[in-house]
Amino acid sequence: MRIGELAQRSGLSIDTVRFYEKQGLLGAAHVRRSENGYRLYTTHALERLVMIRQAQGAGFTLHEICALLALWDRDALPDTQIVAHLEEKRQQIAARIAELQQMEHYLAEKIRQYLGVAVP
Amino acid sequence: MRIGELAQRSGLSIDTVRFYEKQGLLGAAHVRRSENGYRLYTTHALERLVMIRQAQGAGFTLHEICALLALWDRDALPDTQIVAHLEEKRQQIAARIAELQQMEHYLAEKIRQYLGVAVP
DNA sequence: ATACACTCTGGAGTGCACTCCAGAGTCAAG
DNA sequence: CTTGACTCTGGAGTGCACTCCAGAGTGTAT
Repeated sequence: MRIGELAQRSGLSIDTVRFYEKQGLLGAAHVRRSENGYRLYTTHALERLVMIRQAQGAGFTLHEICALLALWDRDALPDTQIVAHLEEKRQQIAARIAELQQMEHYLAEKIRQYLGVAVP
Repeated sequence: MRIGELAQRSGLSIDTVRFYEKQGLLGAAHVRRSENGYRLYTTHALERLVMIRQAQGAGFTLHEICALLALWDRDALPDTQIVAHLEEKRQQIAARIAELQQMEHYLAEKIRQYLGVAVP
């Protein structure tokens, strides 16, 4: 598919897709060029964009995501360092989840407090 | 306490604390001035900084946090609109938690896959 | 008295993640 | 064969959240 469709389907803007490519988040495995120079994407690219968004939501910078995806793409020998790296990221995410749950708890409590007054 | 201690205790920089005040995140309830013009903070200010950090981690902008804290501070009549607003934020957080859990799942799966090869 | 750590203000600068733009080429439809 | 929707490039601009700075004042220790 061309960039317009990919943008449409991923919910990103065309500019953002091109920007991500410049940042090295999409590579040869995801995009090639047609004769006229247009970018052509595989559906694999769409999946990757979803992952990038999720990782961003998890609080990672594009730079970090770039490194993370580089590890991700390696289907080669499972280096213990790589596993350690992934595990570290996983723990960061777990920590953020805990924070968010705390935050949700705060809000739920505040809401309950209000409702408790309004509807005893 | 003065700004240096607050910064130290909250883990933020002095500049950031002043910046937050400029943005309206800290008000009269949290900071007053001594005779010489130095800012003096209550411990309440420290709690607020922690909340701000958590809300930021939850993906809210400072602008949103500002609005959220304004609601938070209201101990007055529990307006249904306010409750609705808080509930909306709570749902946003819940959604982000779900995303993060998905992300963690991805990573855990990838790690398991590696380890499965290395240590069957 | 002076050295030193702390604080103040207003304003400029930084890094990130986009977002927009001009000017040019591509291509299917009428 | 032109109109209109799409694409390309390089570069400039934007908004957010800080971060740094100069120049000035304050307060304690020696």
